[in-house]
Amino acid sequence: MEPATPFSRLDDFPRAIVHFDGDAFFASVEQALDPSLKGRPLVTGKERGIIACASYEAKKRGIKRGVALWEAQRMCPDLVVLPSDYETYSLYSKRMFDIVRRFTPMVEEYSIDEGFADLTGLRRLHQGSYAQIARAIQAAVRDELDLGISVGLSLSKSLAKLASKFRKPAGFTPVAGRHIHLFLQRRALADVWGFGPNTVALLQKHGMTTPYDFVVRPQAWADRWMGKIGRELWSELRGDAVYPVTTEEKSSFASVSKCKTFTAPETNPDYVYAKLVRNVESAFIKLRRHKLRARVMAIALRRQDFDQQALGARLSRPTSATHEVLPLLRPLFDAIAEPGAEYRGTMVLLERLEADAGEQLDLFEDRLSIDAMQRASRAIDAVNALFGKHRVALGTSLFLSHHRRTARDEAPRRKTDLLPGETARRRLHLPKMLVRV
DNA sequence: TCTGGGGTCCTAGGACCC
DNA sequence: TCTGGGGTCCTAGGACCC
Repeated sequence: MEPATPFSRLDDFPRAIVHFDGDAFFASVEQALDPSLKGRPLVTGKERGIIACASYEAKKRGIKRGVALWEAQRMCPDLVVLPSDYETYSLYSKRMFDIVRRFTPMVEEYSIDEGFADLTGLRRLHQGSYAQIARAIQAAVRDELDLGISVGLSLSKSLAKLASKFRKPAGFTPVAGRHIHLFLQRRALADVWGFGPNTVALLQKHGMTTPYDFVVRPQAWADRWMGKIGRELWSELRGDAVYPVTTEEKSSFASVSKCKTFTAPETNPDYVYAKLVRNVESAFIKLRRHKLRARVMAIALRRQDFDQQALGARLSRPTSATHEVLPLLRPLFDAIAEPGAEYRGTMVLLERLEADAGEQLDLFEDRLSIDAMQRASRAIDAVNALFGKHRVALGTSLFLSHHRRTARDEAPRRKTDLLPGETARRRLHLPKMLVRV
């Protein structure tokens, strides 16, 4: 018979799951690389003008992720501002995971700066309690990389993640089986991994204020109101692990997207279109970098009022060559662009990705021109890698460098490429039409 | 707080096929 | 022509996460 509450466990850690989370990871790597930056308010994200990561010194001054750079500098005039250097952060990330893997092979790389480890059954090997092993991992990362991580130790991934958030930075929070109920009573609903704003609102409407309130309901309640996720989190939060620590790395992308917000809202369709072309180029560069090709491309225009029109197309053949989808772009754009509307950004989504291995060509397709296009794409990537992104760009987007917000080049509408009745939709997945490229 | 650029997974309903 | 039943795939949207 199932216990009425999860709080009658004989063993404190029937499973020992650790969640570790780099403290202000990007900023901390910068400070580890240049010790003169230690103790100073520092942010990364210079390249975008938005804070990507703020050091704890900067956080104390009220600077958070997502804040505009100018605003942060106003709040903190002595702020150190650096561009985000993802390659270096990835290197540190790899070192961090390698250190954890010295303690257990069961390590999951959840993101660049956080992960899970399963320590179950390793007490004898390491001659210590689970808490001691977890602390040893934390100390090793600190000593070898000069990086702080916060660590949670508990019976499931959800509990471990909730625990690592409890004390930061450089915190360590073990939550044993017999303490789960106390811990859950002190956490907010929104702290739970998987409880977003909508779920929190739902739970509050039913009178709950803490994860404890959720966990003492019958599981059938969670199932009825929240479906699969509800069922799973209900178990996880009671200490019954349902999410395994998975060691295999995520193989590939399911989709690749690029969005770009304009510096100022724009009404000139030629400007918007040029931005879109540039966006498409970026998306395909990324696609080629990962040796993938796409079967579906969708574009979206974001309006000033946050409304968004999108339209997608299925390509007649999966491709990684920007040139191949270009003839599609104008009709897609014309189908959703509204004259006079104020736009604040464009978006491109590439879906149905597959490995870009050998070409499987249609008998009737022009092999030579396809090869030429692909060689051209690769050559452009190489030049851009040497001299900077978009140094070599498609003619259409050159509009950006020359006639900013001037010309009115009315391209003929090619509605014929769209299926009858095709209309713009709100979201991005819309491969309703079939277009030959 | 209305911020920004990437992503993933789940689900209900429809299309289509025996 | 009507009448079912059942399975699978796809789509569009919702919700969340870092």
